[in-house]
Amino acid sequence: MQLPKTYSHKDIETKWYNHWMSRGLFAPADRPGPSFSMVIPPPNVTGSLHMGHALNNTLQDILCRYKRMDGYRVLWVPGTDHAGIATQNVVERQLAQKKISRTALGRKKFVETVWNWKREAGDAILHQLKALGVSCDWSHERFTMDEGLSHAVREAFVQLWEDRLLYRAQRLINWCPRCKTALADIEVVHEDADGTLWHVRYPLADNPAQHLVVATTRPETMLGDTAVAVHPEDERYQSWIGKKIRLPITGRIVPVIADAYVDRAFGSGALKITPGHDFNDFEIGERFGLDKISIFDADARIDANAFLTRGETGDWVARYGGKDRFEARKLIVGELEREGFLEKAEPHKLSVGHCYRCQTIIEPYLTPQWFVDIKPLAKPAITVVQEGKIRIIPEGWSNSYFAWMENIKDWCVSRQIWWGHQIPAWYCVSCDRANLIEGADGEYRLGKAAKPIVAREVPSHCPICRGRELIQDPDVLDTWFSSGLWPFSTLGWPEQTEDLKTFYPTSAMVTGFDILFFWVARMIMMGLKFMGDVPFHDVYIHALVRDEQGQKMSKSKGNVIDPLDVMHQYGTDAFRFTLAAMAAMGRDIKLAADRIAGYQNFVNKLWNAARFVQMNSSSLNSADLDGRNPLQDRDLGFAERWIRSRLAFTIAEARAAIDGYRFNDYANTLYQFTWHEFCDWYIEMSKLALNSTDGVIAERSRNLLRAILDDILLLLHPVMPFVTEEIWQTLGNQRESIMVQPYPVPEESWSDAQVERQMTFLMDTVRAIRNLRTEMNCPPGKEVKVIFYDAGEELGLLREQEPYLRSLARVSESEFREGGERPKGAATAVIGTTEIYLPLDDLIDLHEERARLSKEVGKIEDELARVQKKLGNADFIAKAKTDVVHKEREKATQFEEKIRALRASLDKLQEIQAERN
RNA sequence: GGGCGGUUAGCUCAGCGGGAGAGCAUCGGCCUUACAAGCCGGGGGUCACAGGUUCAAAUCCUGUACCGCCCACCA
Repeated sequence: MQLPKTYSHKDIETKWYNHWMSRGLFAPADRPGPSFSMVIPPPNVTGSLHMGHALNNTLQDILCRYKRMDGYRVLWVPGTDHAGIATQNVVERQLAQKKISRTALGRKKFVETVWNWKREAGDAILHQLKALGVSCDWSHERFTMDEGLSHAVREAFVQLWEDRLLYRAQRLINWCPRCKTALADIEVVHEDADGTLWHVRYPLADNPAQHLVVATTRPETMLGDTAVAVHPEDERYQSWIGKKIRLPITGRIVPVIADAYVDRAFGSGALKITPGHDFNDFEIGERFGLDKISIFDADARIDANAFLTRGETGDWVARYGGKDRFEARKLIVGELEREGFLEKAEPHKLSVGHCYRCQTIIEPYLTPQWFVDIKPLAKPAITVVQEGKIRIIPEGWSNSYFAWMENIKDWCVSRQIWWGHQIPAWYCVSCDRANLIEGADGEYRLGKAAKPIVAREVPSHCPICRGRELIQDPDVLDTWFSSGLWPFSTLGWPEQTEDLKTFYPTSAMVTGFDILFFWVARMIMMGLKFMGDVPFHDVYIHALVRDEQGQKMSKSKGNVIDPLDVMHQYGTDAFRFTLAAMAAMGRDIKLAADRIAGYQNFVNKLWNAARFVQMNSSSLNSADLDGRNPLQDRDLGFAERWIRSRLAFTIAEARAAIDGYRFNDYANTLYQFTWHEFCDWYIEMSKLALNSTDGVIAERSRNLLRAILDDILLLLHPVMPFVTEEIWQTLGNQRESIMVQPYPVPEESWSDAQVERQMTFLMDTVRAIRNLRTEMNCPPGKEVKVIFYDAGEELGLLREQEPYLRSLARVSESEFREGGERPKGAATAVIGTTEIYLPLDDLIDLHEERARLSKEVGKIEDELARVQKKLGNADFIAKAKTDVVHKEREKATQFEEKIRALRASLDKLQEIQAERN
């Protein structure tokens, strides 16, 4: 079959993807061999493919396809994450459009709705991944909430509980008043904001004429103040310590305490203490046994109930009850000002925590939650990275990893949402009656002292009172709890499956730095804990994809580039190649459209090279060679030996680059070889041999063209799977697929340093002649005569390769002289020791050529001066490596020689000009 | 407040101790029978700045400026 004149990616991509699927080529090969495994960072079921996914999965696919071709049994496990809060929010928004609230629906119906939605729309992203060409084994697809993984989650939870690494406690946690759930510390995004620092007068209880001034950015929380703190050594306040303050508004009497935490230099040096709504104040409260008043309800509105139950009945309770925290702030500042308690207000920069899922400002909130005692898990997780059992690439990220792990705080894993793994803990209704509070939504809330019964399956009765009425903890687990188990839960854990034995630990984890702590760190801790081994050997951390200006892509900025659009417009191969080429380590990717267009041209170039090869080997199949590899031929021509040598180099480079996760080097090496060596030079040179009357020479060239192209296709396949398959198949290779062909291996005997040197010289010569022609305005069609002077062996080489000079530089006639009189009036260039003359007589513009030569001489003189300065430096001669000195000396000689030759030519031109005048 | 990364050709970026590179853009010439999505040739950079180490610095060290991330409980 003939390759069409132009490549159209549109029809081809789906065709081959289906082909690979139907042949089951993504599954691990059914034969012995080393294994290579990866688990996909599971995208959120809510998600649609964005640039981050595209980059992430392209890189993983490159690794998998490479390893698969290279003889490994490759398993790449795909799947999705239930993404608790994110998904719940999406479905809630959809319901809201239909004017249905989650609470009105009830938990059971709501969770059903999410499942239905997940089944309908949740796989969209997987289809988009398929469009990207990923070679995941879809028969291994998993979802974090499918049965097996839910089993794994329960098992992990129970084991942690049994090992006393899990506990339930009332603590100040980060609360999102919109999602109405607790969040882990890392789920809070801190952002700088312009706020106000209010200085508020706190009068002494028994002498209202005297007051302290406290500074606060959150005056509304003074409703929950239970102390005022000063520094124990602060001379200004020695007499105040131990006295009582009567708080404005509430009139609550609170003590003045002394704690070294207080910064004397800040504000007035007195700090209001709100243990119920500030993490630092909480700590101080613990130290001093202060009351912790929770002044807000779950919506972060002032909770009048909280005061009433404390017996505080002032009218302020009614006035502020039910007010939103920001409204309350305004009202309270107003009241303070009216009542003369506000000393001043000044602008103040502060950092405000936001919910990573909905951007709502976080409220520190006192609630009972489940925590993982993380330090015992973190310790071995630090060790494995220190000892190199896990390599983090690029290495710089390990610093962040260590810093985070060493200062890690207990992990709050309970979430007050409905979509997720419900915590496998139950409470006995009769034993724990005092702790069961029925909420407005019909859900129980559990008091801080409730006694959980943690079990793998629903317990039949209470182990204490044998009561049969048990209720399950309403909370669900942090999404990242189940993703932390992903590398082994997807392989069947806790069952000891074949997959688990064969593919755990996985080989590599490819991910973005944004989830290094969220996910990677947790997987390492969980893997070590439950599997007793690292979850992966390498962690490759890639950059973030940004827009052309370097801005993070976001919907609100409207600068999002949809990968599907890009794939549609430029083709998936061009897109993948772009991502790989730009994935230099440790640097963000600014994606520019014209860059993708540039690589689309590369796809086109490859296509046309293939067409050329096909046209010249129409009857040739790989099979026709009887298994003989043309690259092994002992008797090859000059150009063949050269391109084969370059191929060997390229294969070695490609392998080294991909083995070292240097995807950009991988792409660029292949680009350079394919375009600028194979197409620019070898194909052009092959035309000579193809037209040869000697049938042996022509066939040898045909075979080699084909062999090199085949290897290019194989080398490029991991990054450009579609076009390489299309060409491979159309050229009549075996029908299975290029994706299961062996990846090229370079042979030492192919490398030929001498031929490469000779070719470099020949290329320089050709370029010099082309350059002279252009400079002299010699039309491309016009053939020229060239005279070469050289005393050394280069002359022989040029004589031998003269046909190439004819075809590549349009030289009609050449003379080779070892010395003697140089031609009069010729354009001149010098390559090494070889002088090149183009006697252009009528064509030559003497003036122009003299100007050109003078400029050239000037340039070389500058270079020579620099080299001579170096050589004149005794220290350089003494201290620099000998080969460096040697090189410099050679350069000097060459420059001198070149200058001499060019000057001579210049003189001749002058003579002619003199004659003419 | 700590930590990390960046600053190289008009743009997007490689290079990270020994002659400044690529792609795109630009200029000039080519419809040369694979490719005008192409071919051939050219121009363009005191490698942010200031010190230092070294025979030698875009490359290593220190500092400065600007940009961008991450972490952190100074109200």
